[in-house]
Amino acid sequence: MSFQQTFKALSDPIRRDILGLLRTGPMAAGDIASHFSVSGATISHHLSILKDAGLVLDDKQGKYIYYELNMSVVDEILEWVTALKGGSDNEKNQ
Amino acid sequence: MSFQQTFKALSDPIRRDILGLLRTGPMAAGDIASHFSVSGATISHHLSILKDAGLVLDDKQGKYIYYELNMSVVDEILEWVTALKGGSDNEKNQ
DNA sequence: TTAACATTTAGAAGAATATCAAAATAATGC
DNA sequence: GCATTATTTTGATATTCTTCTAAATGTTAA
Repeated sequence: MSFQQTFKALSDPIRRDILGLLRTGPMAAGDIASHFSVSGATISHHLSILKDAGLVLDDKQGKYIYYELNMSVVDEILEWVTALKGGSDNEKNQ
Repeated sequence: MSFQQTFKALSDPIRRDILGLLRTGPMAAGDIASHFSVSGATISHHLSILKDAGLVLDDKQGKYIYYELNMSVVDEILEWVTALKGGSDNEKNQ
């Protein structure tokens, strides 16, 4: 996981919307895909980017793969933005 | 200004480093550029993306153009991430 | 063991992005 | 006015990104 990957992941509106969906709890890939008008393959690709960025975790249960928010990485973003705001030392970027 | 533009702007490491530089106060474009190994034209381009995203404000004084952090937009990002974390309602994305 | 379902992977096309060098704009000082 | 300095704009190129369809993988159930 790196800030670079994390912020790149956040730069796509579909991926941010996926994170928004997951606020309420884990959801299977197909269930997530049904909320968007792009193909399932495209959502799968977005999910893998979110996973590589550490923003979501996956949990395979039989046929289904459940995705859920990874709060610890959300917290790291929060800290980065907070450091930008008031911070004393933010030279540890990237 | 839109979340889309703002997050896109944050997705580049040079742009995030520029914001980090501006934490300590306004800085002229050339002064900012001297901290990086890419051309001045490239930094100018990054600055215009940050400006379009609302993340920085510019202030022309004679020969120089000073750039500074726009805290109100930084605050909006902070709110978006916070909403993702604990939030009750985050459906107002994009 | 087949059929159906859930999801990912592969390969390709088109759009968007980062970068550069060179030219353009604008301000200063001689 | 002219040369110098600060910055942006233009036009080009190479890379990365988003998306698609089609094919592959893995799971369940009949």
